[in-house]
Amino acid sequence: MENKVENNSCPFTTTIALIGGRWKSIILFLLSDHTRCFGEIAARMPSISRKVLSEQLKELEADGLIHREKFKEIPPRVEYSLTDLGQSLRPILKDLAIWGQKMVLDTVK
Amino acid sequence: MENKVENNSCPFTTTIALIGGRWKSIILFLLSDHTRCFGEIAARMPSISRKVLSEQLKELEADGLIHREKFKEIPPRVEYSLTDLGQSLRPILKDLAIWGQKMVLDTVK
DNA sequence: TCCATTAGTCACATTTAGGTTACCACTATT
DNA sequence: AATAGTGGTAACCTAAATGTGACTAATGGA
Repeated sequence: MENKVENNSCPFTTTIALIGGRWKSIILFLLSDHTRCFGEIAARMPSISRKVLSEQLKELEADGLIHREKFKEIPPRVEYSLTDLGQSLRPILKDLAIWGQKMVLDTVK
Repeated sequence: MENKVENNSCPFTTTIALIGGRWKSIILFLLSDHTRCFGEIAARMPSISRKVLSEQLKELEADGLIHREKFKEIPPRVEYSLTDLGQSLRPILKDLAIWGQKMVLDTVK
């Protein structure tokens, strides 16, 4: 949150800094109607490495978009979910997905 | 358009490939209610280099989001505008901007 | 003659994002 | 004593994105 937002006042730069990149929008979308643990997210995103997934989750948490809850169990379990701020992105994520879906369909035709 | 869309079927990957990155959403937004020439865009985006601006415009054109029209004048003039596909992004761009704007305001407070 | 102007390009350097592989802690189960 | 299962981390590497500064063509005007 801190650095990414404060040093600029362009709303696009701000938004893209928080949800841009190859993976963040997908992660947020996966969490948009379920709390999920690390392994579940990884299973639904076969092409992201665990390292990068871990990094992205950390950034999303630092930016206040997702919440991380670690349970003291063996084997360990960690649940990720959207914060209120993250929830506020849901309509935008949906529109991005719809737009992309149309592109895919039009291209195939 | 071609490569970026065809090799995957994830709508987020598609959309982010076309409008992600630090500059593309800003460029599209600047064109969303005006046709503008290269220098005008550059003037409104002081922190992008001319080289990168030129590259981004080429990609946006190749992806079918913007239209480029070169006039045979001296000094040369080139006008950029949104295509219909580009226009279809306007509501999304607006929402991204509004969301980012809120972030900036909340952070300053 | 020389400068200004527009819309770039070229060669090069640097920064950032993302990827690969191996490894760890902790406990239950076999 | 070895293995499985979860959620990671560390060291290292590559490719993509972005930046810098110099340069160009073509012509009108001082």
